[in-house]
Amino acid sequence: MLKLTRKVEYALIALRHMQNKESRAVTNTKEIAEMYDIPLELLAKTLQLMARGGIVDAVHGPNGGYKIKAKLENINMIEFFEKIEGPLGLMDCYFDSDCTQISACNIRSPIQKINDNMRNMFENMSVDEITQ
Amino acid sequence: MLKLTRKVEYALIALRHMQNKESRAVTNTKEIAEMYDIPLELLAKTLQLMARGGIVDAVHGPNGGYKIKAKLENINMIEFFEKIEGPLGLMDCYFDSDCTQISACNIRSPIQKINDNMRNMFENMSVDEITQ
DNA sequence: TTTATACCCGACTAAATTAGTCTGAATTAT
DNA sequence: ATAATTCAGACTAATTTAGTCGGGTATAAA
Repeated sequence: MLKLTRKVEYALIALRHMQNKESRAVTNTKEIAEMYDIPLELLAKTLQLMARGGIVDAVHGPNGGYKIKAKLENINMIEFFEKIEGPLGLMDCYFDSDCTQISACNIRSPIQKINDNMRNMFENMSVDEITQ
Repeated sequence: MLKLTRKVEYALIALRHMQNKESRAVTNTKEIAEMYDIPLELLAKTLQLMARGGIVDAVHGPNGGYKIKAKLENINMIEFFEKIEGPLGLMDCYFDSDCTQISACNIRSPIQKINDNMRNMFENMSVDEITQ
């Protein structure tokens, strides 16, 4: 419960690793996978997702790899999570689905409140804040 | 990812329901299960966990049920989650386990930062704030 | 222009977690 | 006594996450 996925962890590790290099430098998947002992294929997927999401640039061919493209201080954690895991239903709201049944139920259910608080927190947190 | 479990949802629904009654009133599991269309057995378990955790009082026998015992404004969400789901490893920290490998790795890893921020947020949020 | 290196992509399997069920108790008002 | 209710834990089913595999595409360099 309330866990990040490995893909998100791996993505953060990869970014952090790349941040410690010159901006021109290119890092390939294997390098990161071996250094941090992450399954290569899974890390590869994760990096592909970041490339699609415009967070990193992919360089094809021999001596290729990835480098950071986006300004990480301008990407908030919700955006980041969603680029990697797809739309976040932070939780299923039990009330929303059949609200008519329950006259005592406020529109803004307990679960929605938690949801909002979490979203809010992560929206005000940049990727850079975490990885640097 | 970053989801609450159903047990937690059910617990919040149950508390909310009980809050709208006189403090003397007792609510049985069936009443809540039927009203919100929650699987009886699972809700039962959840209420038992809250009873063990001192959040509600159980009244045995016919006409028995539960009533709120604790001051909900004094219970923070971390305590609440842990009473229901057990100790929360909000996420597995990849770095912590074999930190020696990575010389570039700070002690406080990216994942730990998120962890701390989440814990902090939930520690400053009372159950009452959510359910009322 | 061939070759080797590296990214790309989707389908598949395996593992872990969560949700829900079942069975049989213990407690107590009537 | 009996029926209503909580208590407890083992069990199965469903869902989600993690990880694997096979076959592609792009491109630097020999």
